[in-house]
Amino acid sequence: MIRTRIAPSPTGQDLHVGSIATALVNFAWAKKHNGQFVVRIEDTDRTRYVEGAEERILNTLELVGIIPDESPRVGGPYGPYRQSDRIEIYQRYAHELVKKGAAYYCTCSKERLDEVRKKQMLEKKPPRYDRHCRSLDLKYEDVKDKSFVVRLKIPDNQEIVVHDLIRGDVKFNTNDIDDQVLLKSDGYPTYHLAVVIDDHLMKISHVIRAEEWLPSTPKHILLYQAFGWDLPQFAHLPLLRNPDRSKLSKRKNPVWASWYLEQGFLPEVLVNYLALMGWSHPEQKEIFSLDEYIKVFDLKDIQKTAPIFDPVKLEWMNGEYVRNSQRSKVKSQILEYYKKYHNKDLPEEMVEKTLPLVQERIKKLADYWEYCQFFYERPKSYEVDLKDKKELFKKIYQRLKKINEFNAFKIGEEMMQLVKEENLKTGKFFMDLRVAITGKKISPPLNESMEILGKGECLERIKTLI
RNA sequence: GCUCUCAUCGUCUAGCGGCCUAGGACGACAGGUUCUCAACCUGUAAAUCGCGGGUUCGAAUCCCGCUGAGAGCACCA
Repeated sequence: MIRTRIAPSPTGQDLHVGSIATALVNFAWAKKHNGQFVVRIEDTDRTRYVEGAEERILNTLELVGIIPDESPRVGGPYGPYRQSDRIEIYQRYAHELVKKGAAYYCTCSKERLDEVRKKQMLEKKPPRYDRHCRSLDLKYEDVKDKSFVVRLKIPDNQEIVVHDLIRGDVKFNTNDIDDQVLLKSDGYPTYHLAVVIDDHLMKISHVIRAEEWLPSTPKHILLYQAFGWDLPQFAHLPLLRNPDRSKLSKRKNPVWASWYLEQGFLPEVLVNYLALMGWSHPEQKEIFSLDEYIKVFDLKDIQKTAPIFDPVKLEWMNGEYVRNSQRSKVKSQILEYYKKYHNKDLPEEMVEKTLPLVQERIKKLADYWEYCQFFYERPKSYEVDLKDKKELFKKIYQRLKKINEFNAFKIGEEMMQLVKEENLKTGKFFMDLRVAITGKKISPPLNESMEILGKGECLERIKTLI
């Protein structure tokens, strides 16, 4: 039985796009093999805990269609799925490890550790715990009233081989590994202890995570061995990068899913695009659904190279989705989007009327407002100065006024006639009219827009310029 | 500093020893269409496959070295 997982930490605003990419692979791999995908919240760092982050992470996953079989929200047979609810489990195992002789209590103060590290740095040695407490063989009775941590006994000069499904065998030497803290002095487990215990207890078959974890995998293997547990399969995914090739970070790029959603990127596009980071469709397709992805996905097709996250192609793809979707679907997406992210209740009929004019122009849903704002409110300012155009607008006003059937065709006919009679430059003329009506140089097709606005409104707008 | 990983157009990638004078997508540029912007169509530029050695009849593809880039080395995950 294949079981995969992602283990996000509620330490940011929302789900990181890199986490979505990882979630996607885990989800696809599990679903492809009729397995389960679980979400576990790793909230053992109380200092970085962000209120509400867990909620948002779970919501976002659901929104993009990555539905967990087990999670803190839906529960499951191996819960609880929030690490802060599992503290006793980790403590029990930590103490057990000490009893077994695989770990030890350490009472070194932060100050002493800092000092040791400083000294090693000066001697140009790698900063490593000096194993001061390792030989002391402290018993629980010795430390229970003090501040203590539990450390793993890392064996000397032993080769650890990580069998990585993507990278092949990767060898490490235990001499390069520090005696890891497993249980912190606040009683919380470190990541290393918690993942190993949870992955084992939750029967995770494939640990698929970002490449940054590869160097800590030997520590985990040592822990599995200390417990006497079977190893899961490991696969380390390429890391998403900033344009400067460093690890994708919030300092240099928007990284939160919520940011992209607020911009009006569609959840399914986020997923489609992220799927293409480090992987490509066997038929070279760019646009495909999550279901199709699951069908054709294979772990062995994942690239080793870390890709740069490029929002330009993401925009193109979003436009592609918007253009090629059913109009009614886009309409409800727009309605929903503006309500959710801009607190705007757009009148459905107006969206329905205007959408045909702009559907093929929209990339992000936020673009709709850029193009269509003038349908909802009169322009407050104009991109081009129209002050010396009063005479022209007077003529336009009169022309428009006498149109009986105020439709796009009629408007065009009248305006062209005016252009001819006055011997005007067509392009310039329509630009002025466009700005007068919409306030902008760029807008949806003018005649159609005017038809939607209606004769009265168009006349009003021009009147203000006369 | 130490350990590990990676290396094809600007970007995402195809490529698993001959089909490659390296293909696709985004982007860029030019043209067509057009009252703007898009969309659409046509076309162009863009990788001496990081460099240097091997192996082989034959290498982007296999091996080694170098270089470059990245990640990790916490009582953070």
